Amino acid sequence: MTGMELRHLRYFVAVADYGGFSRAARRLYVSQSALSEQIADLESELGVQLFDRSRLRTVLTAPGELFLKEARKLLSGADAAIKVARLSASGDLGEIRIGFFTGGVGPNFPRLIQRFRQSHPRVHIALHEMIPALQWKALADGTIDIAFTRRLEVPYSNFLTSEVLRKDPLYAVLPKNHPLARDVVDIRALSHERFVMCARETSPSLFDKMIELCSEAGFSPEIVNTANVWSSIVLLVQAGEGIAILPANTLQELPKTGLVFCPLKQKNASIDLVMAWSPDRESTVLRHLQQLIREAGGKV
Amino acid sequence: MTGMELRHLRYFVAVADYGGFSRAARRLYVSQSALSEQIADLESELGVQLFDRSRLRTVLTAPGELFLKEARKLLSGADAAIKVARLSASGDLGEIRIGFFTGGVGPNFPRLIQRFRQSHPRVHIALHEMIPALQWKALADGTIDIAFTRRLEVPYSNFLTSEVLRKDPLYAVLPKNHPLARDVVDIRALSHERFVMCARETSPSLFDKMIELCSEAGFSPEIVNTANVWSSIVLLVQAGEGIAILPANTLQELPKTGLVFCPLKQKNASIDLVMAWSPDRESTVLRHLQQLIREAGGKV
DNA sequence: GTCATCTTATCGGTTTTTCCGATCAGCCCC
DNA sequence: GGGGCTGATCGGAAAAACCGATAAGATGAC
Repeated sequence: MTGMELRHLRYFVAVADYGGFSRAARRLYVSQSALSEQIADLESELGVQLFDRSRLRTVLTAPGELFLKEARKLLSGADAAIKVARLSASGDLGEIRIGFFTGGVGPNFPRLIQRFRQSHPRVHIALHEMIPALQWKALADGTIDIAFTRRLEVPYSNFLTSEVLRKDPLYAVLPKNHPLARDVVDIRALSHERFVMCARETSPSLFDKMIELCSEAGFSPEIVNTANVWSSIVLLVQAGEGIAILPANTLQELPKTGLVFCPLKQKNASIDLVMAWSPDRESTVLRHLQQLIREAGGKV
Repeated sequence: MTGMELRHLRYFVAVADYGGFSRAARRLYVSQSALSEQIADLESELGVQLFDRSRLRTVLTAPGELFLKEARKLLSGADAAIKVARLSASGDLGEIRIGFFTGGVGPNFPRLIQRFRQSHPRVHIALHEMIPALQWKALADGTIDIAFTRRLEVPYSNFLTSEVLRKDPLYAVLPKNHPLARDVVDIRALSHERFVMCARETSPSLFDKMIELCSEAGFSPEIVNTANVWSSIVLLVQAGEGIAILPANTLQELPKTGLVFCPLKQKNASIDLVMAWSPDRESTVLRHLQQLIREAGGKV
């Protein structure tokens, strides 16, 4: 009496379907005695007689009839479970939760997601918009599976994996009549400017990169104001508060009346867009998505 | 590779729930090695890695996570299946299809059915109204499980079981001014009467019993008319077509203006109401219903 | 880096279970 | 009443599940 097993159910269904132990045994390629014993085991386990063997053709009892339906359900359920596991392992079934942030991913991102959705119709895709710091936290505690984010900072860089997709060059945002409003600007020329910054909580990578660049150029920037959205920063520049440094990819969507956007001369004047994930929680679905992103040249 | 078994699922769920092979093994009272082997078997059967064992705490892979849900469903389904079989065996779950016929069962029948329904709420009761000959056929081919019917005739009496519930005495239905309209009538006094009969197809038992009684009394009845419903027969008697012989239990509901109902003197002047079933297809539910009927004194 | 301590995997050997083949008893039809 | 079915039962063989010991790997304290 070691508990009911699927083998019991397989045998039981066969006996019911083929209308007898001998017939079923032939179909199953087992001996009639083995079948007989297994069914007897099952019946004693249940404490229920499943077959009426008194007549020539073995026939189900009333409880047997009901149990047959349940047994069929279980067996097909078992097949389904196996299928689920295999589909999931092959990356054709499951879920992927993606973190992104505005200003990070561009218009190509939805197109890539759409392509992934089409090639993996049985994978549920959950998109979560969150700022980079929250993305890292979400990756760490498993709330999301992959993030399109800024370069990882400690401690997250210790246990998360990341891959640079794109380098967004930084541009100086200057009033049109500004004396430095030329093609390329050397950041060292901006040492006495007044700066409108993005709040550090909103975009620490940009803020820190900016500080770093100035530091390398030998000065500490005078910050006269901060804002939380790109358009507000631009508005402040238009109003003459000061100048700003913004990543190139955000500029297209911004108003540019009265402004000039100038690339910075410094080679490292750029911030990275990376995709990051937890190496402990890799899955085939995740790898498929990564592969798609890589094949698209990382252009998200 | 002998196929997935419920044991594999039980072990798998335990390992997932207790977060490790060793912990699960302690809870299951099996050795860690046994558990390890079984899970390895399962994984190779599926062709899917279910756990990530690289870290201290064993953790599910993405396919493992999905498979866990399926495994839980299957295990609780297995429990449910066992429950279904046991409930059915104890007569607390299932279906019973009952055949009856008007004129056979009386006003107490619905009350008894109602009582059975209350004591067996999970048993589906299907009531089928059909004339006795059809009841027997339905019993024979398993369309119904029990019938409240007339005494079985060959060939059905050979393989169906029956039990007499009630004897309905036969009454002579006479016009009020009939010379024999007294308390008790001897059938021999009716030898020269004209008879209104129930059509044999409608009620062969009554018809045959009537013929039998007359035959025993030494005459063959003159049948002047037949009808298919009791009220029509009575109407014909009221109209002076002849006299009739009807079972007592039908008389209450019939119009009796201008008529007298007289019991017959003959001891065997009665027809039986029986319950019949197929002994090959007995079930606990069936036996419970029979028991209820018997405890009610067969008064249906 | 090393040790202590946890983890799971692997290996013989034992126990348990399943399976087989033969045989027996019951039912049905001829 | 035999011949041909049925399923049940038996002893022995094959397969499996299981165990205990041990190895290999990861983690965390020092």
